Amino acid sequence: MDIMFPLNLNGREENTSSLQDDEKRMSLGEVDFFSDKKRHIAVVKMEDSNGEATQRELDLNTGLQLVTANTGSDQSMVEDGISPDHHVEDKLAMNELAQLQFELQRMNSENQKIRGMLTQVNNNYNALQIQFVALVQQEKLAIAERKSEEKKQENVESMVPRQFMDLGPAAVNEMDELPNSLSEEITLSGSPHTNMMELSRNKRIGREESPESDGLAPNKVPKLNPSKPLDQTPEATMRKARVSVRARSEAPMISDGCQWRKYGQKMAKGNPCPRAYYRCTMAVGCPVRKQVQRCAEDREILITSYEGTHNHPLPPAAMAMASATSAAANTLLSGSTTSTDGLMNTTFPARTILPFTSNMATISASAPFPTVTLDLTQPTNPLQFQRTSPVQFQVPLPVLPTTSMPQVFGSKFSGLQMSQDIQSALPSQAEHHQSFTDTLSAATAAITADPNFTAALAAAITSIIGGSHPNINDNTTNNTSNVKASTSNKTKSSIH
DNA sequence: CGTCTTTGACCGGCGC
DNA sequence: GCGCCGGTCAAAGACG
Repeated sequence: MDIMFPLNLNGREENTSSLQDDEKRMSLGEVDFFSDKKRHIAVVKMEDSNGEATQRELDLNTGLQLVTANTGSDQSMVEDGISPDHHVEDKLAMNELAQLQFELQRMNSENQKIRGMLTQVNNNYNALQIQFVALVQQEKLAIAERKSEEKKQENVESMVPRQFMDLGPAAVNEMDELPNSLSEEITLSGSPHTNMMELSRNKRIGREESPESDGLAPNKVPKLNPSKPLDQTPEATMRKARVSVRARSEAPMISDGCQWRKYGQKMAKGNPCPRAYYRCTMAVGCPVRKQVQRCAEDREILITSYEGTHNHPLPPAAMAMASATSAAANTLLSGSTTSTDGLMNTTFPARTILPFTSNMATISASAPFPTVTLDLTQPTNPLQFQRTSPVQFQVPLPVLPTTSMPQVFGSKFSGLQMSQDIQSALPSQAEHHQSFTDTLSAATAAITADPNFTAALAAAITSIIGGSHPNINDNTTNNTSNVKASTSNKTKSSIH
């Protein structure tokens, strides 16, 4: 997949200035240690999404003339110690030395700048790839939706709307009230890599819930109350949906626009790389957590999992990241509407209808809660299919029209605490085609704003059918100031 | 001095 | 009941 991304490495500018410097030095009769113009061409080794290393020659001045061994110029400085005019020579040498040191410093700083730029470019690339995947899939979904509609009409007699996994009648009934009653992993990936969530058989309950976040994150999983009747499917209600992003990154963490504070690190079983735990510190009591871990099989792959609901507006960068789940949302949404045979089926007819999405979506029976994984390390090749793991199954992927998305995120997501950014980005039914990208971002941001979107989407189906209009709540809890996370920590109730 | 990271302790669920 | 494991807490240290 070739994605043109706005690389702004300022390479040309740097190169130009460097050339000018070279000319200056030449005119001053200085020893030119950096005259080799060829070295201004940096060979940037990049790995594309399918893991193949490609080398691209970028005509940019990295300033990384790393050959520090004695060059001819160096020798000229060192070896001509015997000179009739020692003072002049010494002076020249000192000047050159100072010049060298200056150059060295300049290059060091440039080096760091370039590194930062590369990291940023990498992140931008990832974000764009996310959006691209989302856009492409949206189109595919729109096309396939008609076919699935036809199919639905054919089977309408025998179809009984069910949720993603057959949790029993009680669980199905709970879907309206308990949006966490799902227990599978949806993987938007053809990657064979092991998902981080599969490594972490998460059995936690929401004991970290802070008092102020209780009201802000109604989607948070309720704590397991011992007195709670068993017929409320405790294991299902304990589960949280997550959004997981796999991306190749040298950086220890993908910059997603939010501010995070590390609060823990653990060695996870089956992975030599530690798993880091972060919480969002963009607003007081923001319950959103994320886990960052490198893939055990490919350490260049960074797996970032998000969990929880932001109680503050998302910055643009975070919106881009939020787009990661739009495709998954569609997948889940559609799966909830037409899946009739239960998700444990290994194959579904819809897959033949929608090969693209099918290739990207899998269900893991091993995951204790729904996890949407966007794999940016694999090509989004519709013809390529890989199973993610032996325990994962294909998902049916009938779809809803993309036009339904704005409604989806406005009608039944009262608990989403949608930010004003999102709200403003949500178009009306009449103008939702105006800015498809904005809509998509907003919609997906809403999804990631509520990782329990699986059920929320399921609930949204009802609203779509009912044709209700978005009811967007104003977010009065916005607080984008940097807050001390420990404050929110202290407010956490120590519920046991 | 305030903020953030590190890291061992602790908690709770689950499997045996 | 016990041990394992994932996740979180919180004290101590690092850092600017």
